[in-house]
Amino acid sequence: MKKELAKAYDPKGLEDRIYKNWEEKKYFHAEVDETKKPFTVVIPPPNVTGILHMGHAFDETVQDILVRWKRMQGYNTLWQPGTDHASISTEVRITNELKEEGIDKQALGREKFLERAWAWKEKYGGTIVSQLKKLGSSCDWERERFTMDEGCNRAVTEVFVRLHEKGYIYKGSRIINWCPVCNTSLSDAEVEYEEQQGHLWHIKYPLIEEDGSVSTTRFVEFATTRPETMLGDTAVAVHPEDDRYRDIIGREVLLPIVNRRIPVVADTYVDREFGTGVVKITPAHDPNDFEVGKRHHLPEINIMNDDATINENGGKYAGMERYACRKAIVEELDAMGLLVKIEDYSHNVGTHDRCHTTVEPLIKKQWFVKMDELIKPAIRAVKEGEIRLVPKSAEKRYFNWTDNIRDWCISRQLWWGHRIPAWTCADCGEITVARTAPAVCPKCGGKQLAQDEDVLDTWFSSALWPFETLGWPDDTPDLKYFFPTDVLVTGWDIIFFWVIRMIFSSYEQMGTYPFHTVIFHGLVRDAQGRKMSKSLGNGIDPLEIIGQYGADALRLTLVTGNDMGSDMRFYKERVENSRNFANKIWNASRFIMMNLHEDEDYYNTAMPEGLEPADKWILSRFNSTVREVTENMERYELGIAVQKVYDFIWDEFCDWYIEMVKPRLYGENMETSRRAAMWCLTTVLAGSMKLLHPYMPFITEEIFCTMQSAEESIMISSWPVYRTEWDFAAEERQIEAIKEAVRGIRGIRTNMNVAPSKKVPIVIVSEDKETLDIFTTGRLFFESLAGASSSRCQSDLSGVDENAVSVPLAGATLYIPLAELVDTAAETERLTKELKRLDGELARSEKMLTNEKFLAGAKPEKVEEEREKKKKYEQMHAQVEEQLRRLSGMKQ
RNA sequence: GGGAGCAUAGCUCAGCUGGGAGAGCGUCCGCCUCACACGCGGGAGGUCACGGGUUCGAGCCCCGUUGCGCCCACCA
Repeated sequence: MKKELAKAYDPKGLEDRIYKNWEEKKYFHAEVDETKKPFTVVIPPPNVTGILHMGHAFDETVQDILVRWKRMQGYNTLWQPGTDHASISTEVRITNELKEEGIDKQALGREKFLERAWAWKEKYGGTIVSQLKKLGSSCDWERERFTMDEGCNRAVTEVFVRLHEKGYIYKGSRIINWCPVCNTSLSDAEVEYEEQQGHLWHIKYPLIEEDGSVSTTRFVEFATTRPETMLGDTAVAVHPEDDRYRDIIGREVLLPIVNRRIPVVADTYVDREFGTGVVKITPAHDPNDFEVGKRHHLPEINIMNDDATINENGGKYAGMERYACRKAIVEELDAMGLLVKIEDYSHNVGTHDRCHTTVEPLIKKQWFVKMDELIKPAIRAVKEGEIRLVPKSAEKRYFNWTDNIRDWCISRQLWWGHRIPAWTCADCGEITVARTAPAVCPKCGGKQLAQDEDVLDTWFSSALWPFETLGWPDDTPDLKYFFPTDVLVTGWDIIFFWVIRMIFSSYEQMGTYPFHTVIFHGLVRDAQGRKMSKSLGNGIDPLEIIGQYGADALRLTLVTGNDMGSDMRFYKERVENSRNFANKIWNASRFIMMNLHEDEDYYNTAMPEGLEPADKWILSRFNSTVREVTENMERYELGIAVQKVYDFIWDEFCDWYIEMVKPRLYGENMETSRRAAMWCLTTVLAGSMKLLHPYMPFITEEIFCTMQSAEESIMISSWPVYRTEWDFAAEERQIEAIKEAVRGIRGIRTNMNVAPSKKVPIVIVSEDKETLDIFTTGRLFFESLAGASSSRCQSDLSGVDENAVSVPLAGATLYIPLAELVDTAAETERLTKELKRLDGELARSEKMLTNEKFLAGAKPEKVEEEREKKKKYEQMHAQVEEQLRRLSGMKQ
């Protein structure tokens, strides 16, 4: 039965059909199998309510490439999928949805809210998963997990309790970042600094005289960007060695409006150079001031409610919104004559990375994870190379963070998430941390126990992802076999949120690191290099691209033309090129299959007799490609690897080999030759499809399965390996020489404006027997590829038209009798230019070869190579000179 | 303020350990050559940011300058 591909490449339908088949055949599913080595990757779980964006598409593509490649290499691969509950962002979206319905979250209550959230998760949670499938992701969907499912819940509780037992988790009062809109605390990593235009208000407080009266003449002046916080001032500070203020240290100033007397303290935190060298100290509303306050035992006066309105400590400003209060206070100070001036000032303001609300530093009781001990193994892992970061430059960022680690604030004042397993006794106030709700207070026996209202930071559960998804805290066979995982692929943006936390969590709980390699990739940007964002509306929907060009084209685009570590610009023209490539291989395959006779199937058959030089050349080139692609993939240089396949298929296989072989497919009485060519065509095509499969899984599957019947899927076929018996160096040189001659003839034809349909006779002259032999074997190619009507190879100029145009080749000269068409002046110019180029090359070669240091220092093969080059240049130089002589002869 | 990085063809970018400057897109010329016009063939276009240095030899190594974004910290 003759096999055929559809007439035109159309990814629509084809991709869905193939994916469905893969799923049905359970190729993605992995089971423990002690006879095979595992290769495990865990997906960075996308937000459960998210929709697929280019960042995901890139991330998943890279993972899928690695997983598919390893699977073909014979590993028992598991790509563990799942989604993240994404505490804050999910809660914000549900709250907004409620708001639109006129429902207040607080009025609804926790229980109803969570019901709603779960319903939401059920409704939208599948979207991202189905979108990942469109990309071709070979995840083991049977193992899909969710960071808030029952197993993850147990894991989270277990880890919390264990860390608490070891004293790593504590509840403490600290200045934390507070989002007044989301109404929750934030970790440092969730705060994003934005440059904002603001003002610097210069204010003065009157000094208290020795006799206790308020001075009307002496003031301390300072500047602030947040005047409203003065309500909570409990000191002003100066530098201890600042001569300007030495005399007032220890005295008091009057805090206006509030009329509180507050001390002048000396602290080295103050920068003498900045402003007046005086700082107001508000311990409850600034992290630095908090530290100063601790050192000087200053009271901490909290003046703000959780929604950033002023509380009762603000006196008459109580109830006012923070910015309204700022305005009012400035006006009042101005009226009192205490406002010195207002300057424009641009400074960085901390904002919540989810909602971009300006965060308010507040003192709060929160749960923290003590980091100083936990982080040590995470530092060691990278330092000692047990975990390799790709690219290596990621290490700097990594250590920058680990070296300046601060305790991790893990409590969030939200409802959607893992509730903190801590209970407070209503009678004695004792806090009990336990795996299950205690019946009575272990301290006083009280029966009134209330669970902590807060939930944990989303990243607390994702930090356990590599082992909780494999069954931990149970000691499952999966965990034993698939853990530790191998490679983690993720963007730069979550190196601190997630990667480091997985590393120390895994080491602490499992005693081993969660993976041996982390691959960081850049951001996908728009054509102008801007971040894709909803507000700019410049995002490109991967699904739209898939619909238009196919997932294969999208995947190829994402990994080509950029190294992975850096950001990339994404635009449709690049996808079009990928689609064109898909179309190219589709048509090349179609051509090959068209030429297969009934029941002909060369797949995995022994090399037949009668391979010609071109056949050996393409096999040899394919062989090199296999080696180069594999080497680059081992280095995770996916872009370089696939570029090699691309170049090989398009340039060498399609544009040269297929064209070279065509006459042998149609010719009479050359069955042996035809079969040899067909064997090479199918062998190289099948091999190339394998090399390409991790990158373009769908089209390669379709071609592979249509062409041969021995194997049911390319997914589970074996990765090509380099074979020494396919290494044909001599044939490679031979075909390269012929290609050069073909290009030479074509060039002359174009230059001379010879009609493409016009055939011309050619003669190749060389005194070297070996060279002549090479070109003799190329005679047919000159006819089929360069429009030669006939070709002769000979050792002298006998019978060569005096006025023929000539082309210099390596060790030979090619003559075309086109004298009547020659534009002598133009040809002279061309040859003179060529002569000049050769002069330059010769000079360089000469210089190197007479250089003793080069001869002594360089590798022997380099020197030999240079000698060969010089020889070639000398020959060509002589030929061009000869041509010029002939040309000048023609003129006369 | 600290750190790491980037500056290569009109545009977007490759170029691994130093030894003849590349791709895609665009552009120009010629082709509907029986797999493919989503194609084929042939061109044009670069003092590899600037200035020094090391080297027989530097886009690649070292120092400095300029320009551009990034990460971290954050000064009231």
